[in-house]
Amino acid sequence: MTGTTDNSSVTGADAAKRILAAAKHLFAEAGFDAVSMNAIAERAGVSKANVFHHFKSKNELYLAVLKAACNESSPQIDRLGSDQGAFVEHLRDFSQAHLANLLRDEKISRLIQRDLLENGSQRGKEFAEQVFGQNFARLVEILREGQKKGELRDGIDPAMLATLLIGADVFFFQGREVLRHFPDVGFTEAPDRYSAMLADILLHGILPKNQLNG
Amino acid sequence: MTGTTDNSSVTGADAAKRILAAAKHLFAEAGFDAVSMNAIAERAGVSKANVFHHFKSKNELYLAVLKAACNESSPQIDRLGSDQGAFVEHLRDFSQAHLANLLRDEKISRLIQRDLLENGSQRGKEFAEQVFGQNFARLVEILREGQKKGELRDGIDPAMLATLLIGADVFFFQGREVLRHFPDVGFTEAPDRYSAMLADILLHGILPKNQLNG
DNA sequence: ATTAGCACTGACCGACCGGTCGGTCAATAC
DNA sequence: GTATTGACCGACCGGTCGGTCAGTGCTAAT
Repeated sequence: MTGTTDNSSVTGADAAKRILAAAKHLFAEAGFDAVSMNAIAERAGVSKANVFHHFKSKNELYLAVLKAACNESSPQIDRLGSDQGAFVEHLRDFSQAHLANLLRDEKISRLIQRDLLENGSQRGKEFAEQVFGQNFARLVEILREGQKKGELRDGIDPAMLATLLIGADVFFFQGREVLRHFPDVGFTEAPDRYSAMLADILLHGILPKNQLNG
Repeated sequence: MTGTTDNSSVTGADAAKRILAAAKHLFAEAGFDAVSMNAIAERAGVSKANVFHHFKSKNELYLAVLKAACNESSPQIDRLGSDQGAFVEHLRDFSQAHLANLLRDEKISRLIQRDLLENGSQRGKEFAEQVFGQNFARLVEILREGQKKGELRDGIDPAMLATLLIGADVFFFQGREVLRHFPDVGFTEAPDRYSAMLADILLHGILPKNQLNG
């Protein structure tokens, strides 16, 4: 009875969290336009007016979702540049970890990618630049350092390689549903194998051994 | 005065075309939800009711737009498997042509990609599978033939390579706006250079010469 | 001249949108 | 006690949505 100070059992800040969670789920599933504040309120178990009490507008709620979603990921890029040597394996590990990340937080990944695709409205753009760019810049930096140490060919543009690494994963993620239906594609259910094949191609190229002098 | 049979100067089938064009423009620019039938009708210069006269529903109009958009592209993939030999250059050319395609029909590319990302509704999914898959399967087939002729390493999965080829371009397209703002990235304005670097990496790998025995 | 058929329109519908309003209620401050 | 506060709600706002419908004008066959 005495500990009423931190009492937030059913009400209070709990509602805001539930609203945020509901919004995150719905936005990720259907996008900004297709989700109504009514639906969010209903899913959160609160009134629509209460949603507006906690968040000034639908836009602000969306940004809050985006921010919260990104903060709970992306703490594992740094592993790529951890210890010396074994740069090759680090690359493979990074690709695997990155792809696993995309797949684990599937909804959020889709949410962010959807936002990236929308260039018309700045709804969350500068934010996407900020967060995505932060990770991207870190990756480029690590690659450049690896190149200085001679673990990467000199002709390679680190930014290009970073783009390729991330792009391959993102496209795998995006096209997975469609790719799954092609008999030619045998890796949609095995992202690790995909990452391994990607690393193999990046490391050794696609040419046969007897054509290596390009 | 006599040729009244093919008279479609202002009315008739002309309206349907104008509606389709208006819808294509607006959908590509803002997506399905953000475009109203009112806006489409207004841009097409007809009444909203007339839009429903030519297209049963917003969904049907959207599908028609998607179908028309895809039919006017993608006739140049076949060039990749045209003549014998020079497989390497064919690959580079394909990558360039494909990326140029994405950029030229920027709006439509975004439209299709947006649809790909939406997995919840089947709005245009089976269609995306059909068209996109058609091109993809063709690319895989060409790669497989190249592999049989010994122009591609045996360990390479053709479907994987196809995914990587397309994915690299798609991600370049998607992330271009964001990538442009990073000083590290110097190829956002030069897609040809991007394609060339991509081909270089694919052909020769990223390792220095003295580490080629992997 | 009448009829049939078609492209086309303005007026209209119910549903839902994002957002606001007045007001209730429980907890805290004094 | 009373005043204040902030979470919370039902009802409601103006506006827009996708879609419908009765009717108009035009063409062409009868």
